[in-house]
Amino acid sequence: MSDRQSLPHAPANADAATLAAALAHTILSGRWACGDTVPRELDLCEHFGVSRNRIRNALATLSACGLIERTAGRGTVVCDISEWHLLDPNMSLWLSRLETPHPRLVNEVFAFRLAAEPYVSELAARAATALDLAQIESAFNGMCDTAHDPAQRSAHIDHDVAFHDAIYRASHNLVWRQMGILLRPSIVALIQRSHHRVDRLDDSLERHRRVLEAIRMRQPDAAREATEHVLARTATDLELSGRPPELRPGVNITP
Amino acid sequence: MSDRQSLPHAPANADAATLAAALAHTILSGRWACGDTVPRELDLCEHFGVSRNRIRNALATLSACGLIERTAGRGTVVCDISEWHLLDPNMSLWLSRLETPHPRLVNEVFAFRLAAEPYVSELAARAATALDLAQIESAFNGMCDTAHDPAQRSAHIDHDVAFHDAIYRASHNLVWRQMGILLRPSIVALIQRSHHRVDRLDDSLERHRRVLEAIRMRQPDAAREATEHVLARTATDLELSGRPPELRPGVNITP
DNA sequence: AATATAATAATGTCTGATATTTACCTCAAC
DNA sequence: GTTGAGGTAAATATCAGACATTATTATATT
Repeated sequence: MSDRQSLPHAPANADAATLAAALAHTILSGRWACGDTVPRELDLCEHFGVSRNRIRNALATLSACGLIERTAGRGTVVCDISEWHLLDPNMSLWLSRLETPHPRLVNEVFAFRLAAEPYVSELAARAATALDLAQIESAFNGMCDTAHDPAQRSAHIDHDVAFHDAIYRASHNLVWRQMGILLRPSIVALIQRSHHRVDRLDDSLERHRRVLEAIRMRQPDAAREATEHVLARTATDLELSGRPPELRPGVNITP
Repeated sequence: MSDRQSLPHAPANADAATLAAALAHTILSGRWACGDTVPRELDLCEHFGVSRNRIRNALATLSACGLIERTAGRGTVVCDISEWHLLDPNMSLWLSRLETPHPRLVNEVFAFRLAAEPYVSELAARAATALDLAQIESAFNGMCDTAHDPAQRSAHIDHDVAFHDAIYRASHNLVWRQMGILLRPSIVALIQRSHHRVDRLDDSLERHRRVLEAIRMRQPDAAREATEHVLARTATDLELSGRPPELRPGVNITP
């Protein structure tokens, strides 16, 4: 049972999106665990000082993400992490705002990227249009411009996300491009954990540049390999425990 | 502009889920195209004979799936297919109910499966627990029992979906298991298009059996190969146009 | 002609009452 | 003691109507 003490904060007269983010935060951070009962609507109304309507909208958003399950008469209970819809854009936003992201989530999202992203780059090298390329390049330039200024870290993250997302889009496959949604939480977690050493940053930028170049030159194999190198750098920065899963047996990534 | 004639049907006093399905159907089937304006709430209320509340709930569901965009003052417009959240469970259900599914969607979902599913089986062969295995086997037995009875086609589809979904789950990766959501529309489209010849069915079942066996025996490579063979059979049944994308360059699938 | 202003039309929100579902408790019957 | 029927309470779901907000469009005004 989630106790009244643990109710999240929100600015007065917050809109439904803000309320949803606040409530989602308490679940994603683990303060409300699977099976816990969420306070009833009227209590939430009173706590946040908003109408029941807004609370219901916020809870409907959480319900659509698989974070909670609501049934008339019983109440609202928190769902297990395996029920969460990780690919909902709302989830992406909320996850990327956590100060201490779910370690299991970070690891498993990264395991996915490690397996999938080289292949996505391969697709992008085959299918990217000039416009796709322009967007990848623009994001890359943004990364370079903001790399060495700690005050622009947030902008740097945005460009980093945009870079990888543009590659997912350039695959021109409706399914793979959806997976770009996962990038933001993964990249934010990376930046938070990494050491911001200048030599590492420059090395990372150079690896990104090679991906861009390979896609531009329509070289799928080179794009795959370059992406593997980007992710290898990311893996060491994340200090991932355990062995990374191999997409192809027998291929070793040398960081 | 979507014209009043083209409004979908729904049983009297339909609940919000039914209304959402009916409205989604008209979009997914292409009768309302990108950029069209959806009738305003009050007209929908009158047409379906329900309260504004239900209409708003139904539209909120569609909005959460990226099918429509609503803005106060302007109205509700249909979004482009690239905006749709294909991995929302609602979308999976709605898509699988279309009599003539979006051809682009079928092709691209299948392209994804062709690239990803062998790798997922590999993961499953490494990570599957006894319980996972039991669920895969149970689904397989269900497929066998219902294979040769046209009256049980619906049950057969359910078992087919359950078989592949159980493998995605057995990967024990939170991201890959989400992709199991895509299976139902893909498999329904397959069954609709295939020719239901007894020899093909038996062959398909045998290929499924080999996947199950490889996962049981913890043989990742065999599981990958067996899954490639299942998908190759599926590809010929789907009569896919164009070359299937290769996950690994240089590996050819021989149906 | 350009800009400010008002009217209009749509979605968004609030409020309070009511309906429906579920869980739990009580009490009788076997 | 267990089972079943019934009743009560508590929570979410729904309804109806008024009002607020936003975006567009028409209309004055300079």
